[in-house]
Amino acid sequence: MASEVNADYLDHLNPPQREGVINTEGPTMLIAGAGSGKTRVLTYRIAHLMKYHNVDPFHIMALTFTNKAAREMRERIETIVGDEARNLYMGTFHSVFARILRAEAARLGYPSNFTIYDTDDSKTLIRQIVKEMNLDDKLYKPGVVLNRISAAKNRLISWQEYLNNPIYAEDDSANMRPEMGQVYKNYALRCFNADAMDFDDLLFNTNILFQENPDVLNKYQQRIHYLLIDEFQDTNISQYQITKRLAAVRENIAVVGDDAQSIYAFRGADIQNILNFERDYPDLKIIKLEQNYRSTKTIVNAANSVILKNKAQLPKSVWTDNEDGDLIELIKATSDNEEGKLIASSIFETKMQTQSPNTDFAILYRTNSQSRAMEEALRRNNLKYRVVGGLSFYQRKEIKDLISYLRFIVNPNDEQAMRRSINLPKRGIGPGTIEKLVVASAEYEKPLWHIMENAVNYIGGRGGNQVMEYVTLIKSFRLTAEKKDAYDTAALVAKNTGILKELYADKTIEGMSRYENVQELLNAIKEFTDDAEREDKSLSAFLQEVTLLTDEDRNEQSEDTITLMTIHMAKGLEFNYVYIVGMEEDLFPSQMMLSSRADLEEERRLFYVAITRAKKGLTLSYALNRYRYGRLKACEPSRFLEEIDAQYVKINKKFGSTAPLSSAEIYVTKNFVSNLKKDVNNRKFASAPKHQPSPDFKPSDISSLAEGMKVEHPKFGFGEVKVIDTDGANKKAKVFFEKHGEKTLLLSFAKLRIVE
DNA sequence: CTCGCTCACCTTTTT
DNA sequence: GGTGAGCGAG
Repeated sequence: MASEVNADYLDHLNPPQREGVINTEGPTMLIAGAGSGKTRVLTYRIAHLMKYHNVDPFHIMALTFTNKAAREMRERIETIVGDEARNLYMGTFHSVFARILRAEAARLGYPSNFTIYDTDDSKTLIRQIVKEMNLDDKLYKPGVVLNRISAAKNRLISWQEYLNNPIYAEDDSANMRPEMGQVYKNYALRCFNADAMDFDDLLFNTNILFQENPDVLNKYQQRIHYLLIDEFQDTNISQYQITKRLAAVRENIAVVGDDAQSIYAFRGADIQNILNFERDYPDLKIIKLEQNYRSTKTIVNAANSVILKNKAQLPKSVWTDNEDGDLIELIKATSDNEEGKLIASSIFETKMQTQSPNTDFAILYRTNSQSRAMEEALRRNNLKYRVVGGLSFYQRKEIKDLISYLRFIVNPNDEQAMRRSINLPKRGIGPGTIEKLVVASAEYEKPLWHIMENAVNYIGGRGGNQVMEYVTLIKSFRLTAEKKDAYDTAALVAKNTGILKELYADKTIEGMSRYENVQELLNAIKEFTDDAEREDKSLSAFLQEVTLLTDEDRNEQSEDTITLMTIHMAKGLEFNYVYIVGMEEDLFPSQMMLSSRADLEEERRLFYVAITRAKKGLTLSYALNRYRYGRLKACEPSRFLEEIDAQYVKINKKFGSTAPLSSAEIYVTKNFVSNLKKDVNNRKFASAPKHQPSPDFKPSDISSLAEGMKVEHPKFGFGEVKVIDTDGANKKAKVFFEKHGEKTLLLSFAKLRIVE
C-alpha cells in the first residue's frame, strides 16, 4: 500500500521521514535528532491519516508538552487538510486530560467545575498544613514537600500507599521529615475537599479514572484510533501509563522523541520510558531521523562532540548536508554587565553585516535571573527585545487577586481562593477571623461556605458581620455569572470590589503597571468571550482554561524583537543566531546538578539543546565575575566550554574594545583549550562529592585565624590556610582544600571552623 | 487588624 | 537585589 501513495506532500520528505508518515499502523517510535524535521513528520502523519486513510479527526489524539507546540501543529495540519483539523483531539497532556476529567468528574467524586491549583496554590496550602501540624517549616519547606508529593504522584503512588510503605517512611525519617506521609495525606484531602486538583493530579486522577472505571476507559479506547505523542523523552511514568492504557486495544501508538534532548527529569520525566516502550511493544517499528536540516556543519558537529561525553544514550548519528558555516565564537567578559554589553555589540555588528532582523537572534540562559543584565544592555543599544517566561503574567499578585475572586465565585469550596479574596481590598477580616471560620467548619462538620453564610451565628461579632458582607457580594457576583458571560462578570467584579479603583489611585510606577495588568487580564477575558467558535463563554469555562495557559498563549509576537529566554523554553525553536550566555561553573552546569553523573548528563543535554537551536551562528559567553544573591562573585568558565571540539571554535577575533586593559575583549587565544585551563585551575575539583559538615560544626571566630591553620568549611571540607590577605576593607584568606583545591574566601562571609 | 520594619532565603529548569 | 514571612507597635 505504501508504494501507491502519491500525495504531493510526501515529495518533500527523505526516506525515513516518509516512512514515519506513511507507516501509520501499529506501534512506532521515531528517534528524531535535533533539527531533523520531527514536527514535519508528525504533522504530515496526521494529515496523511485524514487525507489518505480517511480517518475521522475525532479518532486521532495528539499529545504535546506545550500549548504552543499543539497550536502550531494544528495550524500546520490545517494548511494541508483544512478546517477539519479543528476536530483533532490535540493539546498538552494536562489540558487534554483535564477536559476528560471534567467530563467524567462524577466518577471520582469531583464536580465538573473543579479548580486547578497552580504551583503557588499548592505551596501556600502546604505551608498552611505544615503550620497546622506544628512541624518545623525549616525542614518542611513547601518546595521540598511539594516535590516529594509530586514525585510520588508521578510514580502513581497514592497517599494511602505512601503511608503503608515503610520504605518511604524510612527514607523520610533519614531526611528528618518523618511526617511527610501525613502531610501528603492532609494535602490530598484538603485539595479534594476544596474541589481542586493540582497539576500532577490531572494525570494521577486520569489514571485512577481509567483504572477504576473500565467502561470509561473502554469508551476512550474506542474513540481514539490513533495516538501520537510528541517529546516522548519528557514523559513521566504517570503519563506513560495513561497512553499505554489508551492504546491497549488498537496499539496504533506513535511516539516521537530524542533521548539527547531529555531535560525534564527534575519534573519526573523518565528516559526509561523509551526503553520500556521497546519492551512493552515487541512489534515496535523504530525509525531514526538523523539528517539535520537546521544547522551548519560546524554547529551540528560541535553539538555532537559535546553529547558524546554522555554515557547514557541511544546510538544515533546526526549529520547534515548544509554548508560548513562560521566557527563558534567565544566571548569573555569581566562581569555580567559587561557580558551584556558585549553581546549587544556583537548582535548589532552581526545585524549590520548580515542585514538580519531582530527576530533572527536569541539570547539563551540557564536561569531567568540572568535576563536582567542582558535587557539593560539591549535597551542601551536601542535593540528591541522580548523576554519569554520568567514571572508569568498569571503569577502576578494583582492578577491572582482578581482571579481568586473569580475562582471563589465559581467554586464555593475553593478555600485558597476565599483566603486570598476575602480581605481584598481591606475590609477588616484578618487571619484570626479566617481561622475561626475554618475551625468552625471542622468543628460543626459543615462546608466552609455554610459557615460563612451564617458567620454571625458561628463566630459572632464584628468579624461575622464583615464576613457576611463579603458573602453578599460574592452572591451577587454568582447571580451575574449565571446570566452573563465571563467578561461581563469579571469586569463587574473588578469594578464592584474596588480593586480597579484602588490600583488606579496608586500613581507609582508599579501601581500603574498593576492597573495595566488588570486591564490586560480583562482584555484577555474579552478575547475569550469574543471568540466566535467558542460555545461556552461562562466564567467557569474561562477558569477551566486559565490555569493551564502560559504567557506564550497570550501575546502573538508580531514585532521585530530579539528573543530572550531560558534554554528550557527554547526547546523546539530555532534561530539564525544564538547566544548562550553565562557559560560558567555552578551556573551552567548549575551547582544543583553536580552531585550525580545523571544530573550532570542532563545539564549536558541541556547544553546540547541550546547549541542545536542555532542555524547559522553560535556565540558562547562567560563572565569572570557575576552578581549573585546581590553580591559580586568570582566565576570560573564552564567545563562545557572545554567539551566542544576545539576545531569548531573561533581562535582569533578582534573586537571593538569598550574599556581599557583586558576588560572588554573577545577571548583571544592561539590555543583555546590550554588557555581556558588557566582560568579554570580549580575546575576539576568542582565535581568532588559534597562535604558533610561535622555534626558539631560551628563557625569559629575568624579574627584569630592565622596562616598554616587547619580549617573546616561546610561545603569545601577540610583545608589549610595558605595566605591571609588584609588588603583593602575585606579580609581574605587563600585556603587549600583537600577535595576542592585552592579557594579564596572572604572572611566576613565564609563560615570556617578552626580545627587546629 | 494593619502597617512597616527586619530577616532569611533565594535562583535551576515548567505543565 | 528582591520578595515574602514574621513580628512588634499603633
